[in-house]
Amino acid sequence: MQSFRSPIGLELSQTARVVSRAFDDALDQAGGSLPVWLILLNLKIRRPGNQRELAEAVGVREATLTHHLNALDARGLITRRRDAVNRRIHVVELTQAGEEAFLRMREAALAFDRRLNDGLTDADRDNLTGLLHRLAANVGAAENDSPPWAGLAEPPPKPGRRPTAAPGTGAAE
Amino acid sequence: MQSFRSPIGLELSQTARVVSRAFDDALDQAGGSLPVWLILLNLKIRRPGNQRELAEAVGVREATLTHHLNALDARGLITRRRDAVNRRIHVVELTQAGEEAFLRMREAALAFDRRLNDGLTDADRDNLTGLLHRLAANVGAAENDSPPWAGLAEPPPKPGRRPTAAPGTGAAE
DNA sequence: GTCGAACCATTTGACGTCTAATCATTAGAT
DNA sequence: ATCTAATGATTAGACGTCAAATGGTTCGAC
Repeated sequence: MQSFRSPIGLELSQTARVVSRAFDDALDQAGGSLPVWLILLNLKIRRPGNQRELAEAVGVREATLTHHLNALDARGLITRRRDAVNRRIHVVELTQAGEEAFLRMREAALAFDRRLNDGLTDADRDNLTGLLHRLAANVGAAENDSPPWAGLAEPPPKPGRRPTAAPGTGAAE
Repeated sequence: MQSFRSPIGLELSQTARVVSRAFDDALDQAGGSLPVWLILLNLKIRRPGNQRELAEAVGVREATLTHHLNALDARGLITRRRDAVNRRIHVVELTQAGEEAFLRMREAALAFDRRLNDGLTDADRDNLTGLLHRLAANVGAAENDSPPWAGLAEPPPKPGRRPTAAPGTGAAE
């Protein structure tokens, strides 16, 4: 029962910026950032058929994705080659260095997610998610129906993947 | 009770982006954007002593504020002049055109806030605000203690201000 | 076969944001 | 008085993002 409320959109914006900046700081130690982490993650767990799918999964436009892929290519973390059967498609793949960078970033992302969730119950999370979805729906957003956040967990050294965990940790922009 | 949860930081980020874009679209019709609206709003209701205060209230750095002030100056919505007693300070003031732009943007912002809050109770809003603050606290954010969102309401033609309402409508970045 | 439409990716040009460096002014110390 | 430090604002350079235009490639109709 607070008499004066800040506009909820502003609260959302400010919180998202603060959390996003903290996430970028955390990933910076591992040589990454939010979009870079999401690119590597999506290359690893799903197998995007083309860059359009990858861009959508990451949440950026194709032009922006190309930008990041150029940088990742220059750093030697990915390779791009034309698909033999459909030469319009650029097949993006992680290099060995890319795999290693992915593992480092996963550590940082998981640690951040634990920190962010400190003191929150499952009910709190469901509650928050529900409210956020209602806001998105109120401004006419199409629900992103693809939740590929499964099948990836802690084991960094061996690629033995266990079924359940919370891997893709993200932050706001 | 959903078995697979997207990381809460990612949910926050995506919702904030969607809502923010919708807000910018809404304000674009009135010739504005989120930072421009916040600048005019803060010039109108508080009386920032210097640009540092104004930048902090808007949520951008001083350099970014200068950027926007240049644009607003070029559009004839504000004026800047040196304070006579402390010539380091640029006194920023709304022109007549600036006042009119402020009123147009306020209409758009209030309409957006109504749309965003559709179907939400006061309890929902308090609930959401509380959860957002907990997330911000978990990543070590300093609570922004200045809530100047009061004393500004619907009456666009006459400056007779009523005590209670929700004026400053914001969105995410 | 050829040609137009659709598709995939990149390039171009713009904007908003940030950090770091710079310029001007004021305050404080001596 | 002068000098140094602090303060207020701007500029310079960089990055991430987007929309629109461009270059190749494939598909389908004819």
